[in-house]
Amino acid sequence: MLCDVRLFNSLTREIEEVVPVDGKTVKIYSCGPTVYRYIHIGNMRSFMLGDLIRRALRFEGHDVRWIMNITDVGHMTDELTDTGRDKMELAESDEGLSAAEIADKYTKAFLEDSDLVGIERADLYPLATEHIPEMIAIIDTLIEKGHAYEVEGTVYYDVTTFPGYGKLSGNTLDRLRAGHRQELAVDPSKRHPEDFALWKVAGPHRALKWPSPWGDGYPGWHIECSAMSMKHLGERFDVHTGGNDNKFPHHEDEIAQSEGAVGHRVTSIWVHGGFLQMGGQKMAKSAQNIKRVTDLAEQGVDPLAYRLLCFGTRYRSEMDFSWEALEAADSRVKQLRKRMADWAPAAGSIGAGAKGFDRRFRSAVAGDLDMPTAVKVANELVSAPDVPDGEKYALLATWDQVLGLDLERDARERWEPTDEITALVAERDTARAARDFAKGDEIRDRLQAMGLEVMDTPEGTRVRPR
RNA sequence: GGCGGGGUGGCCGAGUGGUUAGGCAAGGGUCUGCAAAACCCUGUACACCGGUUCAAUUCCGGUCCCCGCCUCCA
Repeated sequence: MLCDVRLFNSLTREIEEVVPVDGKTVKIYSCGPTVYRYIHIGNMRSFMLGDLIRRALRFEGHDVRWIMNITDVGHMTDELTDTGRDKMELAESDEGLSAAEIADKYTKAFLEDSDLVGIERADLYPLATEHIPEMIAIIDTLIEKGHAYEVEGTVYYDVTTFPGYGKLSGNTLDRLRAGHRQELAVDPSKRHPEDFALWKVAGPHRALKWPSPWGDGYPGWHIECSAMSMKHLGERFDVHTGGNDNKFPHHEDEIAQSEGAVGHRVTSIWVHGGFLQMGGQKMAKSAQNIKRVTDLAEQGVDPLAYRLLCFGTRYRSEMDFSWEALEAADSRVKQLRKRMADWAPAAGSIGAGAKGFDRRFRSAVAGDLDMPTAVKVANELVSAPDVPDGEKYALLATWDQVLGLDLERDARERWEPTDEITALVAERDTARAARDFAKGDEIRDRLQAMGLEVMDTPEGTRVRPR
């Protein structure tokens, strides 16, 4: 039973069905991290979006190839010291590590954090620094086709040669001109203020640089994604994801580059995720309100609870982070796992009631990733009186392919009491049978102090980890 | 200045022209020796001002406030 998976396309502003252009494999490109610092849970929300799209597509039977770039070139010069150093280089001197070591360190941390929040590894994580020749080739083509021009070692894209400029963000050239912020100085080398750099000449202090037909330099801000997406997914692929801030200028410029170079549409559906806010502000290093995934774990919260928390909000909406809400999600995910541990999975087929829930869940997920509804359906299933426990288990275990909350954890990791606990439990049951409640309560306190949940059942005392 | 997104009950947040979102927290109840777990019940929310309508949180107009992009940025 396949649902058509539909996604909101930022380009057309409509919800569209995902249909692989090659008829076989859905190809997804996600804008990944810049690896000169740790990524935070706001970044992570966007990366989870790519993972969720892949999970949703697979869930409905699609073959999927998902790649996420790693930006290991810092593109921006350091405007404070004007030394021409980029962020990779600044991190390098701050930490006493080489650029490659910095990139390695933060790439590794990024992948570990991804694992913690249930992101399944992408099929490929291409590195920007390993695609310089591909970038140069595209820039060459753009110059040949009249879309780009060189000025003293720097190559600019001439936006007036690309009629579709602005179609993604709404920032068309006339509007950009109307709204030009006065305080920004215009680079005198550009033919038009809206032109952007494809390749930049290396300054005297620049260490991260590569030879090119225009002299030593480094790639512009957006060309890496054009190069890596088309190299690994082809000149026509299906889905491109990123955070809302990538829309302009990054993706607008990427469209101009890629389409300008190959002469046709490259990406079918553009998907952009809303920001995570913290204290009414975008979570960002500059706002000093960042939290890492590891910070959540340090607070005793399962990082997967953050995943459930994110599912409470539609991916396109901004989301407010609060510890209170995170703890609510943490309680819930732990509760769900405990419930499942009490249910034996049903063998064989499921009944009509369960099928109805499954239909609702699938249609929510397939309908532009409506996870709030999907989670609601899961909640309703858990307390549905007319669905046998075994079927609930079977369904939740299946849905977890999309949810990725490790709902079977408690059921899988059968918890065994130690001899000490078993002895205490027996002692308590004996005391209670003799109506020695003072002693029974005392033992209960001890068990609770050991981090256990103590429940009385018709069969006597039952304990499990809290 | 240009482009775009918001203001929903204690918290996070769906959604809709008239009928319960959901979760967590809180209060009450069933059960229990007391608890816990489980189950049941409860809160009468939609920034403000007009307008349209039999009926608006949901549509229209205006006001206030918040946030994002326009510069590396998920």
